[in-house]
Amino acid sequence: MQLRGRFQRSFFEHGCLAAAPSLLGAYLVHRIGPGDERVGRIVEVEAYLGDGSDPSSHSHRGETRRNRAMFGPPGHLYVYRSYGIHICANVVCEAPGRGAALLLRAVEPLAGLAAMRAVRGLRPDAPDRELGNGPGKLCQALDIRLDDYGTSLLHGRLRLRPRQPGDPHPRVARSTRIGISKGRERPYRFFVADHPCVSHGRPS
DNA sequence: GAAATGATCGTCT
DNA sequence: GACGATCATTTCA
Repeated sequence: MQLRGRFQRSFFEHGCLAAAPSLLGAYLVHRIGPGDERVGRIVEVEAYLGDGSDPSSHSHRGETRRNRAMFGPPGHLYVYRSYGIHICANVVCEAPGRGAALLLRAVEPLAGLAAMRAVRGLRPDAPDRELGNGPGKLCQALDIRLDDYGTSLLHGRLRLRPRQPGDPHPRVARSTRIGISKGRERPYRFFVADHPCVSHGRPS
């Protein structure tokens, strides 16, 4: 796998369950164009395993046209359309061929809030937490599209940036996942405890 | 607040 | 032909 640096290695070499908490507090940075940079701090993720044991993972039944990116290199994006309407984004983790990924469920918006509000169709006085507190909302706010399928988060316009040395260490909480019908009992949802920008879906 | 509902479409069975 | 890793809105308590 073409990962460079301690950050990327620590993220993806110990399995997606181990990587999940280290994604909390990391930054998602999208340089869309001059004067349009959108940044969010990740506050909620869900792990979907790649060993075939996780019935709600899109990789569960093996590789298909749709989930091909899940089996690709770690640090790349697996994007899909949900319910025919929304877009959801995952960070591929673990080695190629495994099919493990982390679903990005919520971010705290840090930069580009005006553009996020506009594209989300929210009123100017809508609270900041409404911008990215859900997997579909997050993609809309950060302008992640199906076109970004398979692209790398380690270089390019859209990047994952590690928690910075001065950043407070997030208090990590854990629960079952949201909105799934199989594998409900698995505690694979990780989020920052008491953070206002966490999604309000109900754990299974 | 919590729960129910309809919108909408690509992918896989 | 059925089914979602969702969201916004409505309805009820």
